Order: sequence, then C-alpha cells, then structure tokens
Amino acid sequence: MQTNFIPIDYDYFDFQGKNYIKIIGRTDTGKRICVIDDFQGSFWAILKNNFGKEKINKLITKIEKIKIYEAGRESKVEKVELHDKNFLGKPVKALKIFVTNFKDAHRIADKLGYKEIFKRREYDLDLITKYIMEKKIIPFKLYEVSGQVLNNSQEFGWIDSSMDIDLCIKAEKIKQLKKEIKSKEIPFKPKVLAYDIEVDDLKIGGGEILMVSLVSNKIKKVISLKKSNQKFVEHAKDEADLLNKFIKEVKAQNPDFLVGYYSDGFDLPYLKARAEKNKIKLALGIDNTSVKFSRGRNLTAKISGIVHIDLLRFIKTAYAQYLQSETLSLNEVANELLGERKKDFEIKHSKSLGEDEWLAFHEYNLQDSILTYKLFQKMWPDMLEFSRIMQTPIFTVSRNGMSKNVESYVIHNLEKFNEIVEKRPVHEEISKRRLRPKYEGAFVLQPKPGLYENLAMFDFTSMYASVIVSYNLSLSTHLNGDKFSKQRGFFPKMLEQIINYRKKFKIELKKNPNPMVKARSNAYKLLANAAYGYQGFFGARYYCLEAAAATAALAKKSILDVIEKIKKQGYHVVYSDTDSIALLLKNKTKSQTLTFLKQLNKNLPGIMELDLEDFYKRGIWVTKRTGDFGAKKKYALINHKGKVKIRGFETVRRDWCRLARNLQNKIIRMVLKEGNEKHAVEYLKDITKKLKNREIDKKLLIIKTQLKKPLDEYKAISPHVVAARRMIEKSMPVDMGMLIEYFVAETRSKKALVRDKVKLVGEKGEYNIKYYLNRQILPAVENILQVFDINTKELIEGKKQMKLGEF
DNA sequence: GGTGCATCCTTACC
DNA sequence: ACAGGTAAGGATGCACC
Repeated sequence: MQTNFIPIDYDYFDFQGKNYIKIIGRTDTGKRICVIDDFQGSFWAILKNNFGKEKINKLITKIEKIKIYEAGRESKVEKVELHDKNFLGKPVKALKIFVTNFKDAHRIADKLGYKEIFKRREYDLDLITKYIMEKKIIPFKLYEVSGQVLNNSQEFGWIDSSMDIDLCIKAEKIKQLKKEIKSKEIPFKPKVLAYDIEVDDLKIGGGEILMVSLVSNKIKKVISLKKSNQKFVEHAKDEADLLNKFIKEVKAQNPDFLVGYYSDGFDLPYLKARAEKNKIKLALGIDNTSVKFSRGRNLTAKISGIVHIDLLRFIKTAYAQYLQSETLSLNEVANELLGERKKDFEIKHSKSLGEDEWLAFHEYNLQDSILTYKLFQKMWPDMLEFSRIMQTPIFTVSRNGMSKNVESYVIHNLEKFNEIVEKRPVHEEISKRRLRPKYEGAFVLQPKPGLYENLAMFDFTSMYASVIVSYNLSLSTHLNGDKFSKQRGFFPKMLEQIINYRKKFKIELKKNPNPMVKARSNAYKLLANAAYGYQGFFGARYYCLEAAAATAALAKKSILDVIEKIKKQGYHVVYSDTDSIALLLKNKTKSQTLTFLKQLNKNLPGIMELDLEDFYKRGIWVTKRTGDFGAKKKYALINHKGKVKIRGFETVRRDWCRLARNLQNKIIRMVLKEGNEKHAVEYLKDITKKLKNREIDKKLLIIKTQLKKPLDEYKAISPHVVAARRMIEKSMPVDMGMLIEYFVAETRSKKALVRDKVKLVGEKGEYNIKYYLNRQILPAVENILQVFDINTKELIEGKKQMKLGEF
C-alpha cells in the first residue's frame, strides 16, 4: 500500500521495550491517517583527541555491553557507530550510541564515565525532535508512505482498531515529495473545531459548567443546561449529560484541531475537573484516552490525535508585540484582528438570570467560539509556517516562546553543518548564568526638546541580527573576551540564511500579496529579531553572553559612526534610539538625502543596511518631568500624508486615565498638524473647565493597572494593590495578571496618599478634581505646551500657584 | 509632620 | 524561567530634622 500524506501531529509509544513513532496526518484525499514508524533513538559520546583505532574499538566493545534495568524494563546499548562530526564548529570523533528505549538514554549516558569520552550529547532531546532531525519528516510537508496497512491487525497490540482513524500504515518507506507547494495556496484545509465554556465560579472546577459552545465550518451550537427554543441550543438535562454530549460532538466532528482561547489554563482543565466530579472520562483522544496535562510555567493540555490549540499562547509569542490592544483578551484581540467583538452581555450568576438573559447568554457563548474559530483561520498561515520553518509539531511550536523557536530552528538545521547538538543547561548552570552581571546595551541619544520641521528617520534593518552575521558573533566562534574567530560559525551562517529568506519573501510578497507568503516572511523576521536575545538568554543551549554583549557594543559603535557621518554631511541629528536616527533635512532635499543614504550604505560593514523609514513634516520632543533636559523614548511625528506616530507619551500608556490620554493625543495631533499651540490651548481650557464642573464621564477617569504578582508579595502598597484588596473583600475575582480598575475620589480624610482615596469603579463617590487636574491632565500636557513657552499650571489653575503634590 | 532621596512598580521603546 | 538592555514616571517607604 502506498499513499501521500501530510504529517500533523507526532507521538511515540513503547512496544516490547522499543520506541515507535506515531504520526497522525491527512492523506491527499482527506483521510485521517496514522503512520507508524520504527525509530531507534541514539545519543553521542564525543571522544577526546588522540585515541588510536584500537583503543576506540576497545571502548566500543565496552559500551556495547551496557545494560540497565529500570522502571520495570531492560534497556541496553543496541549498536555503536564511529562518526566524524563537528561539535561547536570543531571536528571531532564521536560514537553514535543506539539504545533500546530512548527514555533510558540519559541513564545510559550516565554510565559512560570513561576517560576517553570528552562529552555526551543529545540524550536530552526528546524522541520526536530526534526523529524529525534524522528522518526529516517535517510537519505539513507532503510525503509518500509505503508499507503494510494495519486493519484489525494484532500488530502493536491491535493499535489500529484502538484509534478512530481511516487508515493505519506501518511504514516501510517514507519519501518526501518534491512537488513544490505553490506559495499562493494553503496546501491543506484543516478541520477545525472551536469551543468555549461558561461557568459561575471561575475557580477551576469550582462549579457547574453551564454551557459549552462548538463552532466549525459545519456546526454552530451551544450545549446548555438551560432549555431554550433557540435553534442553535441543544439542551442537556444535567452536567453529566452536557459533558457526554460535548465529547460526542467532538468525536462526530473529528477535527484536526480543537481550538480554544486560554483553553490550556481554563476551558480544558475545567472540563476535566468537572468530568472527574461526574465520574466521566473526558475521552477526547482518537484512541479514547483522556486529556493529559503537563505542568511547566503554564499548564498545557494535550489530546491524543487531535491537536489542541490555545490561541492565546501563540498570540503571546507571534503577535503581541505588534498588537495595539492593551490586553490580550479575546474581545480586544478579535476586535483588532477581525474587526469583530464579543456580544454585549453583563455576566452575572446563573441563579439571577431572567429568561431573556439566558437567550443573550447563549448567544454570547456562541459568539466566543465564532470569534475563536475566525481567529484561528486568521492565524493559521502563521502557525503553519512556524511549524514548517521550525520543523516542530504545531502543538509545540504554537506554545513555545521565541527563544525556543530560535533553538528549534537551529537544532533542525545543524545537519548541514554535521554538528552535534549542545546540551540544555541544567539547573546549576542556569543559576550561574543568571548571576552574571548585565552588559551595556543600546545607545539612546538625549534629544533637545522642541518642535522640529522637515525630518527623516533612518533605521537599520534587523540591526542586531545583521551585526551578529557581519561580525560572526556566537558561541562556536567565540575565542576569548571580546574576540571572535574569522572562520564563519554555524549560528551566524544560519542567521544570514534567515535574513536572506526574509528579504526574498518580502520581495515576493510585494509582487504577489497573499497570506502564506506574508506568514513566511513574518516568521523569518521574528526569528531574525529573536536571535540576539537568544544568545543572551540563560536557558539557551547556545548561550553566549560575550556574543550578546559584543552584538550590543558593535551595534552601538555602528550607529554612533553613522550619526557622525550624518552630522558631517550637514544634517542635524535630533534623536536616535538603538537602530534608528531622526534627522533634520535643513537645506537638503529628499532626493539628496536618499542619495546620501545610498552612500552611507556603501561603507557599512558586512550585511548591515540602513533604510529610510520615512520623511516627516514635523516632530516634537519634550523635556523630562524631572529636570529640564530632553526625555528619551518619548516623541511624536507627522509624515507628509498626515499620519501621526506617537511613541512613549502617556497617550500610549494604559496605566493613565482615558481623559488624560485622549486629551494629550488631541493636543499632540493639533500641534503637529498646525505647527502651533493655539487650538491646543483652547481645547485644554475647555476640558479643564468641564473637569472642574464635574461634567466628565467617570468612565474616562478610570485608572487601570496590572497586578503583576500575587497580592501578598507587594512590598509597596500602591493604589492598585489597595483596589485589589478591596475587590477581594467584596469577593470579586482577583488574579495575578488582571487589570485592576479604580478611580480617585474626593474623601473627607486628611490623608495625603492616593491609595487612601481609591475607589472601585462600581463604588459611589465623586471624582477628585484636584487629583485629576494635577496628577493626570497637567502632567500629560505640561511638557508639550512648555515647548511653546506656555506655563500650563498657570493656565489651568489661574494665577494662583499650587504645589504639585497638593490635591 | 514635612522634605527629599531611595526603592518599588508598571509600562513603554527598540 | 521560558529573548535582551534602556528609560520615564508615579507612588510609597523611610531616614531625618
């Protein structure tokens, strides 16, 4: 039997003490297939120099005899091979040691205390990684498998009949099909089922599940404890019935992906806990196994044969830094990425829901799954490309952070360099690394405050990555101190390849815009940007603080050199931060400036590249609030099309109240558009008057601050901590990571601290005029108007001066 | 009990 | 613990008078 298929999910199992790989995929005709592949795991023993053939053979004989009995099984060295390999760029002789069961690789490696052995490596990789590395069966690429069909076969203990699949093949040969998948097409349309639950008690398993919604391209339904004549609602007579109906529906849909939003941390653990309570097995796996959880920093929920995706995890690594949303809630993210929102519904305890409210609740629940489904579709190209490029199953790659993604990419591209994989740092090593002093980072130029006209912004493309490539900075090329070898290392070479791919797909995207090429280009961009952080990250296999420090230092030197050249050419440099430079054109034209930019590029080292980010009509830089010199990381620009770019100002900070943010935003825009402060001052006066007359909507005065750690770990009791404590008193849910909302109210108390005036949003009380005037509005506009020599304090307080702290 | 510096804390920039 | 350093700025903590 022979068929084409795409690998989606990977797993392995033991049979008679040996490991077998189990790949779940789809055939090119859409059938769900399970491919079972024989795979013997192995690790490396790298030999010290200068051992003759005879000595090596003796060693091999000794190693071949190693056997261990542990965890109720016998494992032994099955085979030893001598290879010429590279380790950290240097040629070595190494023994490839094959073991019966790879789970015992570490224990067997521990038995290799021979003086001839320099290092033992790759026993700390997982078997799936080893398999993909060696056999190159990469997720979502097309393969042709031939072998024996298992149909009610007793092979592997009737494994095929234990799974809900269309076809099971014991592989004899798996061959990659060279058929190039056209980048325009998405090669395979996954079957997706999105889900979401509603409960009264947010504590995992703390109360009954009221309803669960399920959405695919075929169904839109809510299974609910509440009877309803809404067409999409299926009634469950009790929670056990609800759970069974849920399981049955998932099985009926038979999806490739079961998708939730924060479902690793909430929906699936909740379902599992309630299933246990009802003595029901949450047997969602295609082999009828239950959901499995693994604890890391985050809870992770795995279902055998169906890829469980928690969209929030992927959003955090691949999207968060490019999103404007202030939180990563489903509502905000869906609004930004899809232009759709959750249904308006004020959640309250199910006991107090009226009949109409149940209808709305059902719709609300359904909408969450609809949004989750649509978000998945939107992100699918990105996840697919991540999986293919990192050569890592989508279950894993969608949960990994960027450092792990860089590492996966490196590990799976090492074979081109004949390299053995370096080990993961263990606990002591990590602690040691974390104690190392920080190195000096980027250069930030102190700006001179003012309103400027006719500017350009230059920036280096993927600056740190191109520094790493241009100066060959990595662990394997590190000699000593700040010295690095001239001989090109695998890490910089791989990174250069990444940058080249990024360029190639960016160009392709311009010619032919489509989501797949965009996703590919973006994945390479994210990889390039994370490479620097990776080398400085204490958990990295290829950690090299010297390389990270040198990268930062050489980047700094490069930008300072360029700034000098720009000045010499007669431009005025206003500002610079890390990889960008803002300059005044003065008497120069745009085209002269572009010519000059080309000239600058000719003299840059290696692959470094300086780009024009944009030309700007005006820009404003302000003073720091403390001191009369320019504030870094705070500026605003307007380009010639009228597009405004605001950085660092309170406008973009979520821990300032809306009133102050909106006011500052308007004032910045007025000033940039008009080039003077006239309208801005009028607008400020108007808002001030309204605030003093208590005409401002309290919604605009809410301050939101995130609880970054458990409440009892705070040393300083700040306003948001007080607010959170009050919430607990009122038995409102308070969790680490939550945005705490409060406003500052008028109080009779003479205490001066803000925290003594904190009130929760729902609480009665009038807003504190002096606080919002002196600590929100004034600080937000003061330094902007100061550029025009306006004393804002006098303006809004009248002639009578007031101390800043007073309110 | 007010002053002023240190420290904590959050959130931004790149 | 899950990429790095640089920076602004609010609010409290606390020694000091």
